[in-house]
Amino acid sequence: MELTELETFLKAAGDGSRLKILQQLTSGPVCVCDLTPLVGLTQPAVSQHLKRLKDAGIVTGEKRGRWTFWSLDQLHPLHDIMVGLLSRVPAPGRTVADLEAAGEKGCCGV
Amino acid sequence: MELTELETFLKAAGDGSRLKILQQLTSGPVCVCDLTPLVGLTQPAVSQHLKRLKDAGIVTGEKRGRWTFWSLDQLHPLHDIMVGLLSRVPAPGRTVADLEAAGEKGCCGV
DNA sequence: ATATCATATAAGCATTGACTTATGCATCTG
DNA sequence: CAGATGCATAAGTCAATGCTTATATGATAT
Repeated sequence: MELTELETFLKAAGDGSRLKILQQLTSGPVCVCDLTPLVGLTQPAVSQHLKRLKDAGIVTGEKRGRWTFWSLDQLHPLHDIMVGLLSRVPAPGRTVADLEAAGEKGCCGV
Repeated sequence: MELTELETFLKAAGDGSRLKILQQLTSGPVCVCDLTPLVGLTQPAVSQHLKRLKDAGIVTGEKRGRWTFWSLDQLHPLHDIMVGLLSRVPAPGRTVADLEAAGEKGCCGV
């Protein structure tokens, strides 16, 4: 692995909002509209973060109907390390699962 | 470990010049004047990178005479992970050891 | 077909970041 | 002591980043 590749990975992961997104993705695929309330940003902001993560090869997006479901890309050479790092951080206040448990149905109804 | 702490770590490590510095530090303490030719920047630039790394708790500097010797801080909670990441990257073209082997004595004469 | 919904992209703006040169401050050396 | 050396800090510049609002695209629903 080249130094610039490691740099790209670290730069992409080194952002609070993106870390929140990645943390949520460790629980499985999520669509943008479910991530938006989680990170407290507008939808375009979340999409841009996802693009950054995608360009770094950390996540992949699968279009299904109207929605794009984002997941951690398990093929990334540092995937396991990323998951390991995220596991050290306490779960966020409100995960997508929490929102659903509270009756606040996710936008994509999954 | 809090999310912001992880973010600080990733931001500090997510820079090519700083990665080169960290890579060199895995071989032991080095002074600024030896790092400067290695990263190809001016001395103030290197000092500023070191400050950034120090503020993140990744490195420590020990003043000895005229020189400051910088090392990886083994007390950092992510020290081992950092070393693991750096080990994935091929060694730079010219390490401090190489410079010395070529007869180019380090500035601090160590 | 028309409207709606989920998402992506574009443009603009404020902030941060990474450098440079210039300078200050210790510490050694002659 | 005077000068040189190693390093840190200050100030200024330019590019990159993270947001916003506005808009385009494409799929679904009516």
